[in-house]
Amino acid sequence: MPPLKHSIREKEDIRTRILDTAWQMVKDEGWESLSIRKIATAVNYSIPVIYDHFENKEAIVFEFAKHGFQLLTKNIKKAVDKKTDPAEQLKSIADAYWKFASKHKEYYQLMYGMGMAGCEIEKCFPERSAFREMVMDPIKALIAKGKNPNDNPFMKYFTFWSILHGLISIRNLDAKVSEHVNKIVMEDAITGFIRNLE
Amino acid sequence: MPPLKHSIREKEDIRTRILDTAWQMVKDEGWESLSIRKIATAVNYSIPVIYDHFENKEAIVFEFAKHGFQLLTKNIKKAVDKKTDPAEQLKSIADAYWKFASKHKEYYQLMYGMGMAGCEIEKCFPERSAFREMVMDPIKALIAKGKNPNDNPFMKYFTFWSILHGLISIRNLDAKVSEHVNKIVMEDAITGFIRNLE
DNA sequence: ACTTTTGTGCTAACAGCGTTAGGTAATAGA
DNA sequence: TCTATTACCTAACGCTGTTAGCACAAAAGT
Repeated sequence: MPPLKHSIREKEDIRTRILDTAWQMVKDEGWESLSIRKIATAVNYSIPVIYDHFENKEAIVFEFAKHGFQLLTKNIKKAVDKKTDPAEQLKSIADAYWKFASKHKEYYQLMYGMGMAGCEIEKCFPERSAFREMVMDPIKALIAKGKNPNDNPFMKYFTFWSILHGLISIRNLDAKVSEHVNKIVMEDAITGFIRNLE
Repeated sequence: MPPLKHSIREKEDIRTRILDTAWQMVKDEGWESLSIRKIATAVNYSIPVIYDHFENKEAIVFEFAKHGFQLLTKNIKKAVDKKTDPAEQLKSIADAYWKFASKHKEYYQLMYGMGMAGCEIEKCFPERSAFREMVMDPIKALIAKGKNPNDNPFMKYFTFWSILHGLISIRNLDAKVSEHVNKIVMEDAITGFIRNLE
């Protein structure tokens, strides 16, 4: 049995294996049934070994939240860069946000649905500021060109985000609403939002 | 010690005491820390007694969800009845919905934030249909009078609700946004929504 | 070569959870 | 008086997250 000192490589390997295994479990059975004990069994170690790599369960979950915000940010960035016209950029952002929430339901649920408890948000997830900036930039541009130059960009950003989040979380709540209808409603709402800015 | 047969009155008294106690615990410490064991201790009974009155923990929680939907429905009804003009009715509804979510955060979190698990929604909470009807009626009226008579009322209802829910749940997420700002944004968004209908 | 330290991983436990099986004691009806 | 019913409890099962403490092998120090 191997008390050969682990190289940094090997230590990180275990860490990665823990995260990969946990993520698989989340995708298979949802967040609710994720447990340290099951992870330990799955990676073939005893429970305390998990605690050598993560302070507690929340730290594991937090790691996934970070991944989620990074992925979302990356997608939004790509969406913005695809267009130059601010109105088009907003539509593109909405589209990317919607796609992200549809494709990565587990991430979305974690990021915005589960408290992410003690972490009062902005400090531990700098990506959220990046997101805000990426959305606010085209909004500011539209306000500047539009006929209501006194509109508050932050409030408009807040509205924009709320529309998206509301649609998505109600879709995930109400099985009755199909993905397709949801998308149409989203596009309609965003179009209206943009029209009100111009 | 009292194996005097309980009257129906007395049985219901215990049930009520369980619910009252549990509700107090939720308001004091949140849903997370609500536990059958603590309820039992608080009402001065052993654990199995709780199970004489409720099938399981979910049944207790479900009871609160019912209360929540009933209260919301009552408030919305009152809000509609206060006005006759459909546009005014919609504003009034939005206001009542927003007030409900602010005043009864625990209810709102339970009703729309926590899975309410197996219960795929409409069947066990008929109030949700009532809510939908109360919102859709003025929307239909506006569409009929407006210049887009082909607008789909259900989709518009869905949009209306999403805006409200999005604003509320993001406010509860992001401590940075004040109640006041939130309300302003809400009114702005709803005004825009109504304008698009007319 | 011998001891000591370090590192690795384990077993076993604590405290909490929801839930249930099974028992005790007192009253009500025969 | 004997039995059935009622009210209620203790104790357990199996599941959580978390931690104390031990065993043992490799490496380092002497």
